[in-house]
Amino acid sequence: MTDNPPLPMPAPRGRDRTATRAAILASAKAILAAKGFAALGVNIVARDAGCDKQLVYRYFGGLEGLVDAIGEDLANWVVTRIAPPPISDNDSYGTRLTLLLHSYIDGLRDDPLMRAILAWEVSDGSPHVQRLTAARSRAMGQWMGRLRGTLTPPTGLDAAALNAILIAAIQHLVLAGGVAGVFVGVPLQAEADWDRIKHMVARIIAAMHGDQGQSPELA
Amino acid sequence: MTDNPPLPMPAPRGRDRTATRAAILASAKAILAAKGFAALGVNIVARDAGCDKQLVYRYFGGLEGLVDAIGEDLANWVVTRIAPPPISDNDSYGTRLTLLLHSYIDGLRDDPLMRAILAWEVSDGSPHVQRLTAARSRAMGQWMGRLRGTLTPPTGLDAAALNAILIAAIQHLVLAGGVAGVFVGVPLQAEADWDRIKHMVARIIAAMHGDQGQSPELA
DNA sequence: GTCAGATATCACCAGTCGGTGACATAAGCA
DNA sequence: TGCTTATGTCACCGACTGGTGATATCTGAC
Repeated sequence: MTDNPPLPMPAPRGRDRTATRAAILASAKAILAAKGFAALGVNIVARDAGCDKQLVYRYFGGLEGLVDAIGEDLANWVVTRIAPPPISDNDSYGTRLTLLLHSYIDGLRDDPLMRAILAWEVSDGSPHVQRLTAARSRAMGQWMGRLRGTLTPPTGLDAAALNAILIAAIQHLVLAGGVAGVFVGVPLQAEADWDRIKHMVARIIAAMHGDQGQSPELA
Repeated sequence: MTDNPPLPMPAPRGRDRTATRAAILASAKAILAAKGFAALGVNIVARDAGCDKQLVYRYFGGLEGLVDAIGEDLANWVVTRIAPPPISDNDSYGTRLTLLLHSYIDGLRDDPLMRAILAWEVSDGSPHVQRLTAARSRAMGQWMGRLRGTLTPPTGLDAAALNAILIAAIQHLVLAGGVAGVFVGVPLQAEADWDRIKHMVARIIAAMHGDQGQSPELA
């Protein structure tokens, strides 16, 4: 939680605004990741950070500002947590999209904070959650931008709708897998379970993208 | 919420256990649908039902029993809310699956109670929510059973994984559409927005099941 | 030294929550 | 009539929440 590893100074440890602020923010993210958005509150965050809750109001302006601060941190999340797929110039658009979504599955699976935020997004429409959603969506859009711009999707295909479906499916499956470990009878725990999902995602993309020119009878 | 429009009888209305029980259950479902699972509680339900919260404990054994009672009611939901797709004996498996999922989209879209339960499922892993999930899943499985058994999916296709992906996508898109009205840039409000999603679902199913000749106009 | 301002802590508020025991009132039966 | 039982009501508890004003304590500049 609290991280001040190199502190050789004999200073009495307290009275450090930036350190306290960082500790509060870290506690907020840890609680959100561990207990979920329902448990996130001023009192519990201050308690976990080991400081008075008054400081939460002073440094963040209450829960709203705290959530906004988490949203700002989120901009770095995608680039740090989701490993960039190994892109090759020879890759087709479909191949790149497949790598991208497979990386997204892996990234979401081992990031409880991101899962908590996703669950929050679909459960609450309050303004600060909307801002959080906007921040997350923006970060993800930038990451996705690596794909777009280099290659263009095949014409005659509603790529936006297909992407929305695949991303929505991934997010929902990761959420359901984390909570129940299963979804409509399909297990979602072992690595093999997710390989099964990844394989199907790849097949869908291949069918919708790759075989566009090769198998026109599909269209 | 509370419904007693025709009150001609001079009788004092109270002292009716089954009526009170029904009023409490109705209030619980209404609150869950309107305010979400975070707002569902003994106090607010009793207040809305116009009775003392003690009765909630007496008749349902607290919130857990109340949620379980909602789960039991859920068994009827699917058959009453989701219109059965117009199945024809000439339909292919893919065509039937498409009709089924399109009906599922429509059914979820205009049922706030079901959306609230879906959001609850992915946000909370507590035991009573798991029981609720089990009840909902069981009801949905029966409904899906109309498809299975009559026709068999093509061999060489992981139909379970494909169904999981499509159902997960639909549920997530409906949730996101209800909360934010948009998902990764794709609007999800107007009927045309959902036709776009439906069309893409149909294309995916057609491509994966290989029955391109069935729905030529969809391509 | 002294003093201003930043930092942190304490004490308290009103409100809600889930939960429970005691009490009132009605209906049905002897 | 009285008695039992079911139904409904009231008052209260401890714990927690978000929020705020007053106060203590430390730091750094003068």
